Amino acid sequence: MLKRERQAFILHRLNLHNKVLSVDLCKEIGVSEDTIRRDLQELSDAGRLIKVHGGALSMAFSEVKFAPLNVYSRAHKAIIAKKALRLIEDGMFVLTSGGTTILELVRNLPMNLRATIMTGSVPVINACIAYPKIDVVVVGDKLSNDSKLTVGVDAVEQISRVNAGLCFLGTNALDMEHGLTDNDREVVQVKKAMVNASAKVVCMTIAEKLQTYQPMQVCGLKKINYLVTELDPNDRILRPFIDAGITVI
Amino acid sequence: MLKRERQAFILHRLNLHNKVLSVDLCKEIGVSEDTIRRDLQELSDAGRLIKVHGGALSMAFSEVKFAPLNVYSRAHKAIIAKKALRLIEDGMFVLTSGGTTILELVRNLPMNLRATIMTGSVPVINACIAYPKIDVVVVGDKLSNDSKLTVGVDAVEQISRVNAGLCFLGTNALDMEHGLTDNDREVVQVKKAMVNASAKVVCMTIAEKLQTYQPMQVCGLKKINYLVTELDPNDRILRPFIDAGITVI
DNA sequence: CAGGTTCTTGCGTTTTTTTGCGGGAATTAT
DNA sequence: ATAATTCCCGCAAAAAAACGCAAGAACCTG
Repeated sequence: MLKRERQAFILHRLNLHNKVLSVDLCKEIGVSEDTIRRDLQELSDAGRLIKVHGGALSMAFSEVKFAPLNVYSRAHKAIIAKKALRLIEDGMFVLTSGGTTILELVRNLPMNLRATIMTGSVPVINACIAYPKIDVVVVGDKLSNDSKLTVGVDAVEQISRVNAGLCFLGTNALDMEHGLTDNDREVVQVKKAMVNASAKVVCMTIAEKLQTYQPMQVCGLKKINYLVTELDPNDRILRPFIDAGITVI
Repeated sequence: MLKRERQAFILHRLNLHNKVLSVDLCKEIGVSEDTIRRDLQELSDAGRLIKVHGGALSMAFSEVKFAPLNVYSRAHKAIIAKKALRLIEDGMFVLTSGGTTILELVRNLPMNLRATIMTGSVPVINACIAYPKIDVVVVGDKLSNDSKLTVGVDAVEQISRVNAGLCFLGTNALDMEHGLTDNDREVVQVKKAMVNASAKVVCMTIAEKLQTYQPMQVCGLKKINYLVTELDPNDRILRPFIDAGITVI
């Protein structure tokens, strides 16, 4: 097998699997590891792949999954935020959990919106301060270091005393069987309280979290009124949720 | 699984759920905990995540950027803060109001101090988040736009339920006749509650505000245990307060 | 075609990287 | 306070990479 052929083969392999191991290649092609290594080196120099210890990764892999920690999901979240905004009416009392998706929502609020936002999320509170016509109600209790969210019985009690029109929940995982699930016990308690205190519940999530689940349940699918993702509402991934009676935006 | 792959997987997981446990990861990927820990360390060094005991947190979450606002007589307040620090003992439960002097105090806390800080001031909460060993308890209620402090009956009620060892009050005005006074009705209610809920009360103020007064009284001089100013404790301006039984620092 | 040059490849050796493990320190939970 | 985790450090083994070298193939050139 010619050198050129070999390298073409490697690239082809990479396109298929996004990853190759030098060991596999040298067995498969029947040349020494050094040769493979030299090939990978050359291809890497030419910018056709990313050489790593043990093999190589495709360019696409590195670009998508490594570089844009911010851009990647951030753009999606901005789309979600803009869609969700339509649900907020003037003068509404809104409950929100924490999370980056919710934060994006708050950052996209129209400046002239009048509303009361009740939340225990410190980043959300910070973001709300910028809006002159938004009344902020802080949920007080112990601040969870992990989630920057107040949690505890006091928080639950305060939430249970209100009647909110809308509740925006940042979503950790959502699937048909387990409903809305999360991994932090205390956060789950707070979210549960929020669901119970609200007339309508809105789940906001990037599509990637759909059909995944976490150890603890916040609520079943029945309690969820709206689902907002970055996808087109007609996307087939969303079909099961529509069938379950959720309004998908 | 290649190292790079693993790290990409971790970051991806972090993007989705904002938090990962090393224990979960090592089970899921099938490598030792040390390896995961080393991965987390590397990613942390590269600034891609925040490493914490037991796992890691997503970056996007902690982007709490506070502007270095121009504080009036900041230098003086820093002096006051450093003096006041001496009053905080390890493991203490501390109540604080808001204000730039208090904020300066919090920013000067030693990194290894273990304490619980209860406050309704949003800037103080933001500052506290930086300290890993500080437990933050948020006082919840309506957020006053002016003072970035939670106020209201709920706030007062929550405060009245605790027994703090120390209470730091930012001072608006202090004089012999009227005691500690302020100009915001709702803030006064909260401060009153704090005074009543604490074993010792510390007033922190720049000397400029001494011997001035405001319309509403928080408490009389008798309730104040410590007075911290930027002046030397022997300064004659402070004499009347010492004579009134206050410990001047 | 002879001779020289360049390219390619594999081999042995040395270096680097990666990984798991043990034990003690530090931290957290009970 | 005590127990259980988690972390950190150094070590060692295994795997992979880098390096130099040399044999052979291909290629050019007069």
